[in-house]
Amino acid sequence: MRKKEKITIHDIALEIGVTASTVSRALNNHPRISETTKKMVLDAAKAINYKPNRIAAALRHGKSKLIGIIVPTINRNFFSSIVRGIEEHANALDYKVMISQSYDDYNKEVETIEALLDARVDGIMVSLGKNTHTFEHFEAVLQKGIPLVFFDRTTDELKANQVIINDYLSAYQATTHLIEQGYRHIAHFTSHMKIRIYQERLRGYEQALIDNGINFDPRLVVESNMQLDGGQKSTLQLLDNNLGFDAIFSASDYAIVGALQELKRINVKIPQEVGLVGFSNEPFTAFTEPTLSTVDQKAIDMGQSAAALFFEMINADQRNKPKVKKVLDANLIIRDSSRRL
Amino acid sequence: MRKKEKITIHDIALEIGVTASTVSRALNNHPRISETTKKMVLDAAKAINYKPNRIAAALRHGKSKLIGIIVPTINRNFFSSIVRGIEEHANALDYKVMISQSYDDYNKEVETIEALLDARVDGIMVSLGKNTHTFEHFEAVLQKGIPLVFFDRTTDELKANQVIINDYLSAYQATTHLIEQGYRHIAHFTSHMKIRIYQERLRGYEQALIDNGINFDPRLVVESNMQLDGGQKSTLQLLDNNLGFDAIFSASDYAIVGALQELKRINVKIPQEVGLVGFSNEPFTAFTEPTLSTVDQKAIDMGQSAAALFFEMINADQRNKPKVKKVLDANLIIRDSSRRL
DNA sequence: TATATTAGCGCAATCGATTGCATTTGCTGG
DNA sequence: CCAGCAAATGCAATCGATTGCGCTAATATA
Repeated sequence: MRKKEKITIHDIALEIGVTASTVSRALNNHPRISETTKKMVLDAAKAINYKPNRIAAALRHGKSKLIGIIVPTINRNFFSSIVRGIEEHANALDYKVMISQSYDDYNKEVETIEALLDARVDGIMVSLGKNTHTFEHFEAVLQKGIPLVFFDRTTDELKANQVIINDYLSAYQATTHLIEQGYRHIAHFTSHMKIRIYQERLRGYEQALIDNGINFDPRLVVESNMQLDGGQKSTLQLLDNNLGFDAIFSASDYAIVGALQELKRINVKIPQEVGLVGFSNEPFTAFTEPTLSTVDQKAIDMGQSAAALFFEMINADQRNKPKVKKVLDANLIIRDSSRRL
Repeated sequence: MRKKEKITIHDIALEIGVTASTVSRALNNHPRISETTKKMVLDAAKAINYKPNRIAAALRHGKSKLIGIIVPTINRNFFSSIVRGIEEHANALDYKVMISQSYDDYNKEVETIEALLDARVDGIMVSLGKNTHTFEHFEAVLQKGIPLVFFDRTTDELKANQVIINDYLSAYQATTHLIEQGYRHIAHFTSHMKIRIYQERLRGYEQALIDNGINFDPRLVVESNMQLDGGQKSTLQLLDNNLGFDAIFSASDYAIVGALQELKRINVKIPQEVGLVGFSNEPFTAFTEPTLSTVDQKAIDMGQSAAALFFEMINADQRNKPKVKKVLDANLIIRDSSRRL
């Protein structure tokens, strides 16, 4: 079976005795082409196994049908699930997705934006890196009128669309849950206060305390990198400071596992003596002993929403449209680490 | 600040009074262009903020600088780590990566291959879906001479390059480890025997038994979907059959967690009464109680190797080259679930 | 000094699809 | 029977970068 070299619309044209223009229009279902001709073209295309060259089309009309995604790391269930959501939606509409990782590195994030722009993506969806506190690199995107959607790790400092969960409310609910379970000295693990999600979760935590007549003690709020080791350190710090906490609401699942490990090491009973609630519903939270309560962020939904938002924007001129912020509700999952009644 | 519309090499040409040909050659560091001219071009390019249009270039010389990746799901640490490895290597060489998921669905895998071909990727890297047992969809790729690399879930039925870990050896070592710890009735959790990795792991398991003078009992080999529930069912099955097993070597971490949960439910002591070893070093294996021994597949390395292999191929005509199979060594990680001495 | 090289650059076609404008054909109405 | 219009298709430029071939001028060789 010989390999047929590059089959183009010209081959189809030749085949049925019309020009490439007609073939192109027929393939794109142009109204000015007769049904008869369309059918001939379609048949011939199939017959000689024609595959449109999207690169040529992209060059011509400036649409690559590519979407760029930037996440801190794909190697986390939350992000990979979002990507999954985006991809599902995008593929259905004949768009392909290009994924890049910033590794929470500001410079890498800047480079990646440039790379995506170079690749002429039709839009960009981003979850900001932890160390991103300035946003000029996105100005170029906005200025070119390229659809830009932020999800989860977003910022209000840019006029861009966002998809987030209700971090405030989720934190409020998680904290309230701990209070309902009888915990009174609830610590909070958080991270950089420059990041919106951590601000919001802290705010929710604080408000829940206040609304339940519990004193907010800033010494119970511990900042770390939100990784496993960060959670361990934060826990040790709490213990060292001897503040007599009886629960932890962590803005990250990784950190709460660190806490769990440290507490078990010194034989603290979970949830009897200390209650724990994390955030993100990473798969491992269901496998720990005891299983960890956490907040499910419905990552796939978030990805789909972000994609939906993107496609709402794709055909409009972005430069003067009001920006939308889509807020999804998250879901508190109560497991053994915080259930003591 | 007015937005300058599309800046092309023609603008540079105009700027310094040469033609686009010269600019193009200068930018590509062509030897026949004088150093002086090159410098002028580079300077002018920077001055007017020129960005090459890779789509136009792609159209011209048929290279998109895109690599397509297909994994069953990105939403698994093992795969997302591989992708990370690939991306690191590819980005360094100015390639972008397009990720698609097959969801272990054969039809989706076929469609995805077509989509990547349509997108004119320069190469494809694949980890096969669980339900893929025929491979015609890859013939088209091979025939076009597009570099194709399989990783982890591979097949020998195609003349294509592969990157795998030494599944046989890893399984052998894992089983040997259990034997050294004094376990004698070791069960094995596996999956579809059509899949190479499971064949190999079973083979390693069996050989380790034989080499240690232990009888191989086929009733101790249980097949499942390798998910959490599969592991639970397999465990119950073993218990029901009353075979008196004292250890399980599972070809999947998810399944071994299932086993762990079932065994704990009936108060079996791990590792005193039953030893457990999984496969993949998913993050949660470090968080269970007890922590789970497992085999680390060095996913990032695998991704980098796959990318390296890809770039070795990229410039050569693929059709008549011998295919290589790169075998990486994995790493048995011994944790509490199998350490009883 | 005349011819052969070579460096340096321009011309124009090309990649494949798209599209504004022009042209052809067929039909309608007066 | 003919102007007039619409339907269907063709022509040719275009998107931006690349590249084979050719041209010019400068340098080398005889």
